[in-house]
This record gives sequence, C-alpha cells and structure tokens, in this order.
Amino acid sequence: MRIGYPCMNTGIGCTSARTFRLKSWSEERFLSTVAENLSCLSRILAYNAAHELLFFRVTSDLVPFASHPVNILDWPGIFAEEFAGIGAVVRENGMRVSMHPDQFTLINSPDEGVRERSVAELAYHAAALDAMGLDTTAKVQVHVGGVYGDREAAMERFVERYRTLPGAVGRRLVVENDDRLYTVRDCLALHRACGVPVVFDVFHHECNSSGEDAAGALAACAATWDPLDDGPLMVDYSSQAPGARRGRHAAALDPTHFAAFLAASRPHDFDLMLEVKDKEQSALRARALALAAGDPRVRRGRP
DNA sequence: GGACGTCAAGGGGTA
DNA sequence: TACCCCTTGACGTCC
Repeated sequence: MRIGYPCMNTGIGCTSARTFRLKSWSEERFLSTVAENLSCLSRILAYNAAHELLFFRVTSDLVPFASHPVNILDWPGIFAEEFAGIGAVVRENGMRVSMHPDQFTLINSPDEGVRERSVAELAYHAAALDAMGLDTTAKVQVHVGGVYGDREAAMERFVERYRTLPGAVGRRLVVENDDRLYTVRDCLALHRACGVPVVFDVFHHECNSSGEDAAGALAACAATWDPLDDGPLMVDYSSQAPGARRGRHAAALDPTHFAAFLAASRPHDFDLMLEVKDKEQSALRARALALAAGDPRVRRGRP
C-alpha cells in the first residue's frame, strides 16, 4: 500500500497549479508558467520521497490550456528534459502518480463537441504521463459522466467510446464511482462490458451505493485491475465533514473512521489517496496510523 | 496588501 | 426557462 494525496502540498511554499486567464495568454506567459509548475512538482516529489509518501495525484493545471485550441506549442518536446527528470524520480523511489481531469471531461456526452474536447483533454493527461516515461500503472481517472435522462444509453455510450479512444488514452483510463450518479455496481458493469478498471472511492460509496458493504465493493473493484498492466487497485479515501451538507469532504482525517476502513479493507492491497483538505498532513497522519496499527501492507520508500 | 468576483470547459436539481 | 449548486485554487481587479 502506497499512501498519498492529491495535487498540492500545503507546506513547501510553491504550487504546481499556477495558471492565468485566457485573455492573458502569451507564449512567454505559458512557457514560464509551465516551467514553474514543473519545478514545483519536482520539489513536491522530493518532499514525498523524503516522507515515504509514495502515491501522488498530479494536478490537471500542470500545463494550463494544454488542450485548448489557443495552445499550438509542442510542450512535451519543449519540456522533455523536465518531464523525464520527474518520471525518473517517480521510478527510482518506487512511487506511483495518477491524474484526474475535472468535471468537464465527459466521454459519454451526447454532444459531439463536448466529446471531442473531452478526448483532447484526456490526450493531454496521457501525454504528460507519457512524457514522464511512466508505464501504464500511472492512470488517468474519470467519472462515468452524465445520465442525460437515460442511464442505460449513457452507459452504452461510455463503453462504445472507451473502445474507440486513442491507444495512449485507453491504456491509462480508469473509471471511478461518484457521489450522485454512478455507483460501484454501475462501474463494474462498465468493466464487464469494456474492461475498464474501476477505482474505488470510499466516501462516494458511502454517499451513493446500491447497498453493498464497502469491503465487498473494494474487493470487486480490485478484481478489475490487471496486476501487471494496471498495477494495484487505486482507492480514494475521505470522510463526511461533520455538520456539513452530505457529500462534503472532511477538512481533516477522522482517525476512527480511517482505522475502521483499514481494518475492513484487509487483506486487499491497493494504493491509497487521501482526499482530505489538509493534503500531505492527512497523508502523513494516515501513514503513521497504519504503521502504528501494525498494518503490514504499508510500503516503505527505497533507501 | 487585503477582499472578493471571476475563471475554457458540463450537468443536475429546483423553482 | 432561469438560476443555483457542485469543487476549488488561483488570478486579477478594485479599493
């Protein structure tokens, strides 16, 4: 089990998600922003290596406007050395990285324009991981998409379009249960239809499920990953913010909830993403809790 | 230098 | 049909 956190480190004083307004677009602005973002990503990974946080979600803002028509620059070529250096750090430390395009990426949309922009966005994510020289265990994770008034048809569109994705995208794409529309059961049906691996989101399952217990759902998701091509199951973990609207992520790790999850998830191995607002702090806490509980699954860094 | 409205992009829910 | 919500950090303007 590699433990990690998404996108940002709250303590090291830089962000790899710098961006700018479209109307401020210029080649210079773009190049300097990407250079800064890649430099910060290197710093974050160095921190993670030092703290044995071996799983990390790279921000989608790493390359701003990467799939926008305004951007015709060959950014993978221009920054080839920087990307390769980042990939080397990931491999040398036995780390895993993933990416998670945002809510506008919808491959099952009935709108052809939305679909085309979504595929272009996915191609950007895959190209970033390719530029790092990472194998296909570095995944790009999406939700199923909209329902559009006909769930069955929307799921069929997902399957059909998954099958026709460019190879560079298809080999990295994985699908995650969400908190409102598509449950683990839905995602498993997609897996049976087209082979897409299923990410298990613990909190979304608590908000939106067909009643299966979490341990069983996790086991079913784990079986959708090819250990060699896909690597271990990826799990997103968070819990309900106390007193807030149902579905809101907690601001800090709930140790009791987390301990119960760890116990229930045995003996399955997986990589664990702490989707908690305080980022690396919760990941560090989670790791310490798992080690203190004598959990043999926790992976150590390379010396 | 702080406050706050806004930002490429979609879809669902409610009134 | 119109409007609000999601989820969210960072930008950029205003004071």
